[in-house]
Amino acid sequence: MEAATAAMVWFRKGLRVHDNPALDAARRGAGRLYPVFVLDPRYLRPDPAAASPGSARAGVARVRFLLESLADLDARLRRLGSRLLLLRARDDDVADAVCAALKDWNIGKLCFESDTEPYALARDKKVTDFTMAMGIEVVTPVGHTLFDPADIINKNGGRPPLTYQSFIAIAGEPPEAILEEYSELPPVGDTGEYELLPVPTVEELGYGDISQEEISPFRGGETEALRRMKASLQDKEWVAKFEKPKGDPSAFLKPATTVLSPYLKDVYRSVRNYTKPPVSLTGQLLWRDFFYTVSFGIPNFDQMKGNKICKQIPWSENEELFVAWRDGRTGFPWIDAIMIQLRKWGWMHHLARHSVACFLTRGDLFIHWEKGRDVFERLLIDSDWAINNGNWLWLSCSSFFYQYHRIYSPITFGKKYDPNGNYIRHFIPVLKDMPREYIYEPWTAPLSIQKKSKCIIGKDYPKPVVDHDTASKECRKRMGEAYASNRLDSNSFKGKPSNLSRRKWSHGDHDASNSSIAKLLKTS
DNA sequence: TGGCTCGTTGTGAGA
DNA sequence: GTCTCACAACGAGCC
Repeated sequence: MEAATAAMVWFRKGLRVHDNPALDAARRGAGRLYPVFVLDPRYLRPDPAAASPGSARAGVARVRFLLESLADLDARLRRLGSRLLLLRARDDDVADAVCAALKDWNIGKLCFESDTEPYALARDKKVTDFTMAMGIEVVTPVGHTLFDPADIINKNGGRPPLTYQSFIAIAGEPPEAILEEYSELPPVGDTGEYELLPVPTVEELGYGDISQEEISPFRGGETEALRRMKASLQDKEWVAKFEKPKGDPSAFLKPATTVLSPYLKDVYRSVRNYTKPPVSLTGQLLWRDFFYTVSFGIPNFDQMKGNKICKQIPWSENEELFVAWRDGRTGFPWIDAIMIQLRKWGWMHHLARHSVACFLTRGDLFIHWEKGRDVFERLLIDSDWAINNGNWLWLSCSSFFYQYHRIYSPITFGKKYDPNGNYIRHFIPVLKDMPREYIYEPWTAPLSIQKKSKCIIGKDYPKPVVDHDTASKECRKRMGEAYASNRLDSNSFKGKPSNLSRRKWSHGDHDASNSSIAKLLKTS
């Protein structure tokens, strides 16, 4: 059976060679191996109308990170006597390109890493429908997460655990990593008429004019990921003492976390136990799995409406405030510096993410978490659907976390770590000469100081878009009201008198949507 | 069913 | 610098 010896490994998220169950399954028994990645123009095509340099779906830092990861994957495959076969999506449809290649190359076995995102599930179903019809064997091992989300949900009686602790209790020990090393892969088979693309650079994709921009110091790829992990783990004391909440969010020259998250698509299973979850390094990996599991088990996880674990909150619509936040023009230097770091580097510290997410939603602007989620998703080099949505639900107090009176201060939170404001001075050069006592609140500087610092507030740098004390108090009040409404609605769901909840819902235009949520809850 | 515990990472005041 | 407390009080999981 000639066909049965031709196998394809289809790379999507796990752009790595080591500890890759899909690659391992594909190489075993294969006479010829086709390692494939499909370029999706929707992620790569420059969009001049986008809010910042990049495509419609990915900022340029994220595009660059992907391309570097692909180049490294190709290089590592070549060292094993193989290579990466880079295909272009047909009419923007990745699944079609895979199906066509399977047929044209007479592939007998297809292996790819299981992916639980809704987009991926739909894409992969299209491919597996095809392989079923064609009689092609398919293997889809779990490789992106430590656990299989479906397994955890089954163990928990069909529902995902909704707290981290209950997740840990159910999950147990993660499976062992694949430790087997191999020095060669089966040769690549004949690819016929196919146009195999070299890995393009961002410049070749048409992003040439941004070469003057400050770029992310984080290079993509498994080689860099392994180097970074090795360097981090070599410092045993650092690992043993690692406590996530104690990291310094303003440390940008030498970040306080591992910065492994962007590479987790390439590497992670070799990290074994050191200290205790939830703040330890392994604890961080389990958080990933926690959000993956919930996101797989809860319909409409990535939106407020129709999401039964999400508080229904009447967020404000205010495009002007949203754009100021997105573009780093809120007038709060700490917030703006973080958003500028995000746009340029595609990465910022975990607690910096907390600060800006809280500010946008329940802390100051009362704008919908889905708006912020979209910005992060497009710009982050460690962009990840399940984790990004999970954290926005968390930070906006829509799910998982409900202490809405705990609000990060856009002034004092950063000051605690970086009283001189070095982080601000780096990312917002116009403030670089502002004296230390005004760097977090430049609008309070006397005009003479502003002139001396060559930064007039309201002209060279914006005035604050809100007064934090007033805005945060108002936000607390509105959160309290929204929670009360949600409580009343869930009481009526439990069969208690519903006339109260009717009355409570009657403010504004949220009556209809909240009623439909109530219906949805009733049917589930 | 209802009561209890506990939860990765808030702030500001005061000792 | 480090600690404790009030602030005002949530909900999932568990017994």
